[in-house]
Amino acid sequence: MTTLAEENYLKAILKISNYSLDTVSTNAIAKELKTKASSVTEMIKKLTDKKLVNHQKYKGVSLSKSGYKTAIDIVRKHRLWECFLVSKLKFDWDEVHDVAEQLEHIKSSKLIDSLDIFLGKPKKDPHGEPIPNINGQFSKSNSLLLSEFPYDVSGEVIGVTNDNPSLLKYLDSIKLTIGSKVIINKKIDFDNSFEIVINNRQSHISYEVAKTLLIKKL
Amino acid sequence: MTTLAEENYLKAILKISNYSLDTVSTNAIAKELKTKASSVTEMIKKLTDKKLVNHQKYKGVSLSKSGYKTAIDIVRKHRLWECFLVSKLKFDWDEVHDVAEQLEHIKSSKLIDSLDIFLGKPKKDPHGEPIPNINGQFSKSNSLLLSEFPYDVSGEVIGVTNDNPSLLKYLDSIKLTIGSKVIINKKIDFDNSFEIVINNRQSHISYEVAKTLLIKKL
DNA sequence: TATAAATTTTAGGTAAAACTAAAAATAATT
DNA sequence: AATTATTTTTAGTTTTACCTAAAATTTATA
Repeated sequence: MTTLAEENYLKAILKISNYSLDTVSTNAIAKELKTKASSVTEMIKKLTDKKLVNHQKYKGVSLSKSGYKTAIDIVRKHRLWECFLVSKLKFDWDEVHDVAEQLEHIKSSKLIDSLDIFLGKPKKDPHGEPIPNINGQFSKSNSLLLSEFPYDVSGEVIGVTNDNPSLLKYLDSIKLTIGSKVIINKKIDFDNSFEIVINNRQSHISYEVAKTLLIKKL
Repeated sequence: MTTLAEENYLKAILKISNYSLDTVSTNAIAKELKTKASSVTEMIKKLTDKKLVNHQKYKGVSLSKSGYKTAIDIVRKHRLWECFLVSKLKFDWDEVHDVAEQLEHIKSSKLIDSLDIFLGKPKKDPHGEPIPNINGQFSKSNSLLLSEFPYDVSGEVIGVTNDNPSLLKYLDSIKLTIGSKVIINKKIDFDNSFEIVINNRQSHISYEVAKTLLIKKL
């Protein structure tokens, strides 16, 4: 049985590895979970003991087969609950994340499979992300909102989900346009804004703006 | 903000006090939560610091006004989720408890109030228990299933929810009939059965039987 | 390639929530 | 009322998941 903390680590590794079995660094996990590298090292030990990840000292971690399945199941739960909140409880699509973050840890396969059927086995969540099926299979998405993008991963702007002229003029002025290369360095908790690198130049954008940008991992 | 452990203590106190502000004993809480009296004492300290309970050394605890509201809100969540599981996800009424036990700790007032509306503001859960409304008000129930009854509390049998003749013959044989006085001493985890006192005589019944009996608190 | 910089790990500590064992207070019984 | 029994609290440990500071390793740079 996995603990809440363990599940959050598995989820972070899955996200940073771009939903693969690729190796990720201790530091990247620490940044993603807003914790310290030393804490990550300790948790990695526990996950290694449970055979959920593979790890060689100083060389980074990768998900094992069972760690991958566990992480995908959490993503499945997260996205199905988001669907429920939007389609049944009339939440706006930008209000669902924090609640789904809690609901994704509820342990009951009967619950999630019944919910899946109740919702009509949706293929995408309210943000357009694919929902893994009961066997963990899903169509790879090639885009994420910048506001949901992992830390320290190179991405390319592939779209803007809002055509407000003042927004587009602003994006132009900071050279954040289709094809730009972006990396998130840091999130400022106070206002949810982001420190980012746009084509190798340090910059800063608000949460509202980050939410409108579709990014493809490079 | 209350932790999961704190919420479970508040819920236990509410249950033992029969949904009142009455004082309950450290030992009763320990038994209800299957923990040790010393653990209870420590947690009571934390709850006292947070002004969720009132406590005088060696004299028992009672819920404060805010502790009572917090506990009632958890009951509201528990019962609404049970309704959801049965009416929307087609769970049987005896499959819902463990999942609702997890869901009741999800923190989002928007979530629970939307769920309430989605379900049509039900007044009773699948077991017939009243559901507190958004202000914490509810019609007092005067019965509980013996299987849900708190430990070490005197109750009186007021009904049997199953008229299987072999069951009724059996109940007669162990003198467990309408009007009998019962107290639960212990639950045996292995088979969920109960050690109980029937009219001051020690006895033992299975979970299946305990589930059929409606008990009124004395 | 030697040195500096960055990353990762180890070592030692803290807080929450449980535990056991023993002490203190209250309740029950002779 | 004195003794015994029960209940409750205190004191000292354990586990999980975090922390800081320092050591070890790897990567980058001069």
